[in-house]
Amino acid sequence: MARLEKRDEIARAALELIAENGFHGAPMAMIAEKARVGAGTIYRYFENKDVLINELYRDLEERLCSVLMKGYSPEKPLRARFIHLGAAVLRYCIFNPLDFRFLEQFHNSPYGVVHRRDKLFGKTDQKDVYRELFEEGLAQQAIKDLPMVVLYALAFGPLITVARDHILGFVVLDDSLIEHTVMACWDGLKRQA
Amino acid sequence: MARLEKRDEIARAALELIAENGFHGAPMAMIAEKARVGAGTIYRYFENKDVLINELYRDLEERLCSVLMKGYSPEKPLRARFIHLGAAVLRYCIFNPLDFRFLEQFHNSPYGVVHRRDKLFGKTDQKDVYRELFEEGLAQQAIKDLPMVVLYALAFGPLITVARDHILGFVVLDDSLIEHTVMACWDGLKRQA
DNA sequence: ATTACCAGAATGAACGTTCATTCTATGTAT
DNA sequence: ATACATAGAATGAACGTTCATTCTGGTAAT
Repeated sequence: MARLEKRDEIARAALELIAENGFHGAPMAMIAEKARVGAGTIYRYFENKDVLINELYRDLEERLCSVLMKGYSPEKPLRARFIHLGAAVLRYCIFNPLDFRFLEQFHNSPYGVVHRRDKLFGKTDQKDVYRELFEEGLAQQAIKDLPMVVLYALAFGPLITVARDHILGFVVLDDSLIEHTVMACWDGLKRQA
Repeated sequence: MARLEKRDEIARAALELIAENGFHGAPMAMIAEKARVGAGTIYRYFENKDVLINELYRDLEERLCSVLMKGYSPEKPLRARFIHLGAAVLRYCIFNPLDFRFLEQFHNSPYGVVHRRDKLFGKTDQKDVYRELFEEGLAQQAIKDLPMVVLYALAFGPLITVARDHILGFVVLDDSLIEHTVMACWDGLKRQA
């Protein structure tokens, strides 16, 4: 059963290198060295580099999703739910900077574009907690009547930007600042009185 | 005098390829082919690929800045000025998708991080119209009392996200939607009543 | 004749991937 | 208990390709 352990070593090494140096700064040889295995060994666990990267992403998405849903209660008011989710996302990114940097690399690459297209236009119809939240908000006229994509942008755009800036050391996000940032995002989304 | 023309051909070809395929999808040989010059010729105009990329960026930043300032009047109210700038940024990105894609590639690379660090912490102290706007807004308590970096994130995060989504075809931004998106960003920034 | 310039072949470094070989752990025979 | 046999995991040198950069030979202008 050391098999899973070794797979994990390789995955961790790859994630770390890609997060720090980008896809092209993480050659297979370097991943192998960091994972303390032979270069060829990687191919016993992952068909090729593309597959490795996509599996890293899937694992990560799953982890992030489970964190988001922890303590999420669909009965609470819209705003409270939004702030719960936003703060959770931000906290996850800040405390798992390698994960965040990897996600960014992924999203800013052809892999990410394909993935996002699939997500937006059917294909994978896994229920998306954010989408549900927005649809509910639209229905009860609590948030602005804008296309779903724009709502996503208003919610996530600032969060991703500040998360990056925190990790790069351009700002220090403490609990209070996280809260206030997410509340500001909500102000952007909600219908103004 | 064809010298400048040829430099321009090379620059345009490089920008186009990098915008479409990323830094690693734009080998020098391909740039040369697209510019209809020999591979070695590029090195008569740019010392190496790094220099080429950085000069592309400087040129682009200058162009964008001049577009932003066109029709900008510092006498108008804060909100009107913010919306003018935001809409101008968004329109530029949409109508110059290659420029936008290049900027994204740049910002999501080590080049961009260095550049941003210099910009935030002294080094280059060129006056920044957005910074001035935010400082004025803070002074007259019109916008939220948050760190400058967070204000940037609230203003630009959504704009960059929707610009990318428009270019990828995930949404169609017309004049009205541009306006409403920028107004929503302002709602995020401004102090709520 | 001399100079300036250029195209494209040449170069060497670095990459992802393959594969012949070595190692290891477990089963079998004595 | 010990010696041997074997399946399959692990290895890293080697391959083919691709890249940025340099070199070379030739063309056009003066």
